[in-house]
Amino acid sequence: MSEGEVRVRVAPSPTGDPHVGTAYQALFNYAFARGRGGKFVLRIEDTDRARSTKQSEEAILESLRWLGLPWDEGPDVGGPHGPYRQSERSEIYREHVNGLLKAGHAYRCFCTVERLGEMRAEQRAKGEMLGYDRLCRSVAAQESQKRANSRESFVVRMKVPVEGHCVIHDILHGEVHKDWASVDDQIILKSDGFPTYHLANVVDDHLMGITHVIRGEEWLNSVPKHLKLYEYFGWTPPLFCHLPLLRNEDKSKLSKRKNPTSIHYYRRAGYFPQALLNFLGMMGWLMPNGEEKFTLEEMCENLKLEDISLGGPVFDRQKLKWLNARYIREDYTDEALHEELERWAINREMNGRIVPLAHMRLQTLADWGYLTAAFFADEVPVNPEDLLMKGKTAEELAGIFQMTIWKLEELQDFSKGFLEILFQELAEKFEVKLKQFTMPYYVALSGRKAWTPLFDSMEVLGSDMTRMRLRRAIDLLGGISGKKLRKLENEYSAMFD
RNA sequence: CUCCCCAUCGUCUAGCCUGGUCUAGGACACCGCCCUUUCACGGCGGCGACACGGGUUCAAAUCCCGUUGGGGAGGCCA
Repeated sequence: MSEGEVRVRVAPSPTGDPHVGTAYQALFNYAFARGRGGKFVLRIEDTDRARSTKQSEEAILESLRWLGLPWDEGPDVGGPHGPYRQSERSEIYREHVNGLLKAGHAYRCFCTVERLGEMRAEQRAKGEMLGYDRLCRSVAAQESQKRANSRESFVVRMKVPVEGHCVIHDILHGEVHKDWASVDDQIILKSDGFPTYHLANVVDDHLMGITHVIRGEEWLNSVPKHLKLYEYFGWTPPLFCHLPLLRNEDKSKLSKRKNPTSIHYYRRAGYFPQALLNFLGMMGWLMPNGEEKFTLEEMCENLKLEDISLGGPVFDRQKLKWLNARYIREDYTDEALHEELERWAINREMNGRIVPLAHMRLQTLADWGYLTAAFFADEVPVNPEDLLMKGKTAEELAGIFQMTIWKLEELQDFSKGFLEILFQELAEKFEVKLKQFTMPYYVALSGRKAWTPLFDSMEVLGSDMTRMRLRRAIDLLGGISGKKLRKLENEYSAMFD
């Protein structure tokens, strides 16, 4: 690593679907690194052992590859600062935590989750600041050691100043001031021995020689903790640049409830990676010449972090669609588009999956187009009046669809067999015969009352497209209010836990 | 509730740093007209914003303060 070389990273957490927000962060990091002749590192932050999955990690890597954002160092390609998967760096974190413990910059906390919960409830009731009350700070070193030796469960917290003032320098936000009193003693090592984000991120960014931390604004509040850790370790912190958060139509942080957020969805829905990238690049930034259609290369050449605007951009799918259309019109001959369609879905492989489902349902070959159209579509036209389940109101059906989506999100293997088992379970729970239960799903997923067999078809459609269409069906049924949603979540956990 | 961030058309944004050239420019969406066997594309036009209130100044979208609004964070999630 030569002096002055730019090194940036994207550090996704492999929990769930590959998120467009990850792509957004990756894009700006990548473009900045490329434009400055630097290196772009991919690091997997899988310290949450309960939620991280290998499957999700693979999906993220695959999605970034599809988008055309290759990394110079990462878990798959290796590099001089590996391993690039945090779950494989436990030893490194443990050493650093021990160093902090020894130097008195951190301490063991033996408080139970129950006590912490009560404490928070009390603070909330009193309208106080929410945060750890530092009870265990006063546990003497000897006693702390003794309790740890006797295998009492503990976490490690960093010491944060009780008073004073912290100044953050951010490339986009300038100076940000924060009182230490508004920051509590953050847990840096969990009781399972894994570090939390704060510790792992600081240690890794330093060890991996990261020069610029470009990430979402949601992290701005925790920079003081990070700075304090850099100070404790005696390291020079990197430069920080906090990007605005992508937003839903109602300006809240982009979420899968209100928008398709999975990169897989956009791929399945027939968007070009270069168009999606271009669109994300347009969120908060514009080419100096004002041109809205630009290549990744052009973005790399022209991106200046200081030019990014701070207002949270709404992810407007309509404009994405328009942009994608420009790519189709301007960058493809008929011949090239034909090839692109084949690459997408109009191919032997796809037909091979559908033919067995359609076979007995075709009276003539010409029935094919109408019968299978839903497999080659983004949204399908649904008549809300056809969205009915015997014995259930529209509102109840919306709730059932929502719980189905949650179940599908948990499904490890989106294939016919598992789907069948799942739907049998659902039908039973809601006390509806399977046949009656599945009926509205045909409508929601295909726009038709009669279609190819449901579970096979869902498998072909894929998890993301299936969930998107169910979500749209919920909207068609009148949507689910926030209050109703919370109630639903409770019912859901009561029903399935 | 506490802290932090943000604030130009419905949306993405230009302009703001270096006040005057801004009766605020472009794009998406919407509406109308033209092109056209339909639609789409394309062309032309329309609708449409400096959140509000104070300052500073000869002059403020641009600088300062306050208010309001929005967002984020406050997890043994990241």
